[in-house]
Amino acid sequence: MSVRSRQPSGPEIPASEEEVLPARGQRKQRTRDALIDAALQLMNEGRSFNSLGLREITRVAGVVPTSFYRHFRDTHELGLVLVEESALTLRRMLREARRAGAPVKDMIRRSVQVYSAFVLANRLHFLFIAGERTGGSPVIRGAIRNEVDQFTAELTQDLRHLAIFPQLTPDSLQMICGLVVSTMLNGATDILDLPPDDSAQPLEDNLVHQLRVIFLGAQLWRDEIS
Amino acid sequence: MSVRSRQPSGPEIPASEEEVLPARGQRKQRTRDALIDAALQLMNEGRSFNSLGLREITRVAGVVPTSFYRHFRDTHELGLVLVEESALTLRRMLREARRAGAPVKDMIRRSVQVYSAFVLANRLHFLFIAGERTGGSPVIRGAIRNEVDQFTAELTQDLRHLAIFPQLTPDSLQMICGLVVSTMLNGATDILDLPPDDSAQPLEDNLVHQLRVIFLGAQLWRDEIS
DNA sequence: TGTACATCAGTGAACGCGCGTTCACTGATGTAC
DNA sequence: TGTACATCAGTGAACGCGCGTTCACTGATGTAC
Repeated sequence: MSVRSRQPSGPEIPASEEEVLPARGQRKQRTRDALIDAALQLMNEGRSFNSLGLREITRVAGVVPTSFYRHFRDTHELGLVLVEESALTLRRMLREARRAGAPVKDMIRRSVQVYSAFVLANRLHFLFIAGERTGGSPVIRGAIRNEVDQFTAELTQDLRHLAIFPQLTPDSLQMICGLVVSTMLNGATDILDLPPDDSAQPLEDNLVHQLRVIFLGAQLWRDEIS
Repeated sequence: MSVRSRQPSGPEIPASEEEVLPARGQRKQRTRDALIDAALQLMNEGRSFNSLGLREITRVAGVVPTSFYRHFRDTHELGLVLVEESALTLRRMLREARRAGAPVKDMIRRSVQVYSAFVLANRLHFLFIAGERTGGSPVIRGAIRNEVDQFTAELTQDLRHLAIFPQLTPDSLQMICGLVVSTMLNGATDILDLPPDDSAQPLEDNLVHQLRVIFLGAQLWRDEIS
């Protein structure tokens, strides 16, 4: 379930994915995961990453404060790891969407449904990205921006290969994908802010409509009018 | 220059706007302003509001920590005042845009230019809104969301009266205005993140293009396809 | 107008607390022979 | 296989520090008479 069950590159023949690390390494990894999860957990309670304390994180993780330093130089470094990890989730989403293929008919609605489910299933990572994308410390914000830009570039490539907007120049397609991505991230924020028992349906509908407007506009776009 | 030079409602005949308050009230107001400015100033250095300390704010404001309590119950309350104040700036922008009239030709480009200048001239308020809109504490985030929703509703009214999209239902127009507003707030974040000497021109161009795509799509939008 | 009193914005000392970080340690796990 | 040593994740005490908040105060400003 966690992206963190992956093993570091090494010369061993990977066995059951739990046996790959020596016992000590395994337990270290588990503590490290506990620290990362503790930070995400605290953010899930409405806190911003910036405001988390080292002692607070270790307390939730169930280890002694000094133990933190065996894994990260400081909380800032943990933040950058969270960026990487969340970016992996983004890329995973794109990969799955790619695998699902492109039934052009009703593509937007299907994509939004998949997206909404993905956001909810990976709540903590999206909470982190959506929350720190604008509010976090400059360095973390910059790191997130890089990842989102990369994500946008990948989406642009995908859309180019699908040839849905054959008349668009690469630059225009990129501009439009930027609009799509920021609209979807905005939608993620809204979905995550929902009270637990509310249906996401109205928000999904709204997101579908907004994306349809964008795609309608993109079909009409001609670069000479820019 | 500051929105805070306004006076409280009272029975007095307003004089030069500085004479309205008795001397003591004037000085209290000035300290209050200094506290608010100190918080904004600290955020301008890359901090998120959440992470600001009471003592830190009073230090920058040049008063003793305990003085803070003469003006706000806690930093949280100051945050809500900042929301109000920033919302006033948003409304002021809309009012000025309205006053400037609507030369339909090249309306988007002109609006973006005005907007960009407004963002830079009110850097601190936009920094606050853009940064805390997603990253802040739940209460402040909710307050900002309310103000932005209200702003969107006003923009919707304006666009309805301009009758640019006569075929759109009120709901559809609102949906599109939501898209426009979130795109513009995203643009504000980008503009504010620019290194001091960079030109905002490329970002303005990008924003113009994105809004054109949206408006193109809005012109094609028919509600039966929703 | 002058005087005596009330108001209250800002002061400064003091408090208890949790913070991040250091350090020497322990003891289970890993390695060499 | 067995033994002796090395590694190192996690521990626990200790530190100095800045935090938010309380309290009694001061002295300029405002008000009543």
